[in-house]
Amino acid sequence: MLFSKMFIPTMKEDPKEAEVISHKLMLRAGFIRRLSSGIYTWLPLGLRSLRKVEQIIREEMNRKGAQEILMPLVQPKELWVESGRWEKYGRELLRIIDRNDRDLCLAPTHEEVVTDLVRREVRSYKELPLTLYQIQTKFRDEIRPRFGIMRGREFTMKDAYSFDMDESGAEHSYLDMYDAYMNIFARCGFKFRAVEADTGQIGGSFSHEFMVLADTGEDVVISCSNCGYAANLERAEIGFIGKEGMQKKGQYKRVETPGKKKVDEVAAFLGVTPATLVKTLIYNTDQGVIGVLVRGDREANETKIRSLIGFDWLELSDVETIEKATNGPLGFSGPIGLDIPLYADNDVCNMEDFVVGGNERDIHVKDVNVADFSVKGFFDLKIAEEGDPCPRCQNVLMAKRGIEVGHVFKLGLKYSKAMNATFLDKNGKEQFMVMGCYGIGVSRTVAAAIEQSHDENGMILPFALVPFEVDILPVNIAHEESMVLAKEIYNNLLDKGIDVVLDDRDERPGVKFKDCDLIGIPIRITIGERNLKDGNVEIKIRQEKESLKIKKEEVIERVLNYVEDFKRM
RNA sequence: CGGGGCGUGGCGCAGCAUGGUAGCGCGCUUGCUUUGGGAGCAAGAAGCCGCUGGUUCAAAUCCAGUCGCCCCGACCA
Repeated sequence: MLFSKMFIPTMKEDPKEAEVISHKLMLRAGFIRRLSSGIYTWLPLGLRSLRKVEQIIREEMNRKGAQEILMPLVQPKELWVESGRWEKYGRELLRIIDRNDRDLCLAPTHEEVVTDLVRREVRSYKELPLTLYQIQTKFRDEIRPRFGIMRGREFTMKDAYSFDMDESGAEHSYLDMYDAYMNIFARCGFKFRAVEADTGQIGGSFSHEFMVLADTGEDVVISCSNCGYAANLERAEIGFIGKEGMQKKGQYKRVETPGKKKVDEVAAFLGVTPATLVKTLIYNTDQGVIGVLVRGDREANETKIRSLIGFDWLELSDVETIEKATNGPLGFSGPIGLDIPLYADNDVCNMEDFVVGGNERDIHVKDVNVADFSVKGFFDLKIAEEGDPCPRCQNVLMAKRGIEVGHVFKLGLKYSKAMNATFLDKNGKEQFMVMGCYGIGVSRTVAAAIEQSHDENGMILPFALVPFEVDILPVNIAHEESMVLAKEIYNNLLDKGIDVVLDDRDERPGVKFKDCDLIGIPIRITIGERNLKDGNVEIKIRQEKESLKIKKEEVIERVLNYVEDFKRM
């Protein structure tokens, strides 16, 4: 391509609308333009990157035997009523009405349509397993679109759905997709982790999120450097070694703590550290009011409480409930003498002579020990932090920020039951299909790549995703010899199948250098009058500081070598 | 939806407390000079000051409403 003929509107200054780096750079480098909140047009450069991601995905999905289809964006209400999601999905589902007053919606996902398709067409176990996928536009009327492409309302997603005749088949399909995802993100050149994710109501261990590691990520990934354990923060377990028999009892003393409610206030007032306190959190749950005990310097993890103890829902209690349950005001709750079920975090089991609330205004109790009250048991109930022990190997856990670009999930019978997707097994017996769904945020993947890799001059996209691999930059297009050579190299590289752009614009060299860096073209060939006198051109790699002067005859070979190196990384 | 902020040539902003001529930088057009890291000189084009209503002799500026966008929280690829 000739740069002068391409639509690449770059910007020197940061646009006001952008906050995060990927958003700024995508606007500045001419990858995207905003049409409306959370809705973007992809310009030629951005689209080239997007297509590269799509292509990698297609290849890896096809390799696993998944088959590409394309389902409608506009869908009838009836299917969504059938799955129960017309009601449940909430405002995020954009509903529209056609000229005949029929209710429709813009698809945020395609479980309904794909399940409907398969239940109509697949009757026999002989046609299973089946995995279908598509790369398509989704619309989710997000509460708050932000960060440009990262959380748009309209976005490109690859979604795949597997249908199996039984659990073990479904697990096999799941592992295939997991494997495909590992390949896809590795090929994209990411530093990433597959982490165990919360499975919500469905339960089980069959949900993984694929997180691109980046300091600006919205999610936190907890991982072990030793054994490979990795989990989303909301699910991350913590290793624990309990001490033996703490038998102290009855030595506690009530102390006045006037007006001190918060852990820090109480600790400071009593001259101890927050870690010597145990806080008592009162929750409303579907099984009544409960108390959760957590060491003063740590936070309770509601997701873990929910799943470990088996509540359908829980939320922190309001003031009235606390007063009724503890006979004391907010801020002074404690386990001693409470007759609601108490669940303690593991930490508490190892603590000695700690401080708790007195269930009475301005009173706390110190020198308390575990034997002074009774709990349902000790569990892993707190939010993991860097430095905590790994649940698998007791090594130290690390916390990193990540961007979720993919999610694999075993659905089980959820949709096949709701929508009656059945087949006849070998014995002629009707069975529900066992399903799985697997998503990749394709457009987000491009943004994540930039977020993970950039510098003060612009993008440094992974080689597999770059819009162009080589930029040929003649310093002065009026210099005939430069241009002749530039075109020769250009045509030569094109013939070799390299994505090459020739910056033939009549601009000052500085402008062309800056644009090349901003877009992050990995290999730059600079052709200048001075070097050319000695038969030399210059070659520079985007992420390296120094450039290399080489004989013009060697350019093609050098470029091809670099490309090979990049592809191997 | 709750909280905060912003709408002025294509982009980034000033002007607004105290109403009266719409301004700066970048970009754009033309010419000349320049040609290794966002050039210099000269001449130009381009704005319904988000929109609607009000106050006033007079509104970018004051008042009311409205629309849009961005940021912080609850949701998610």
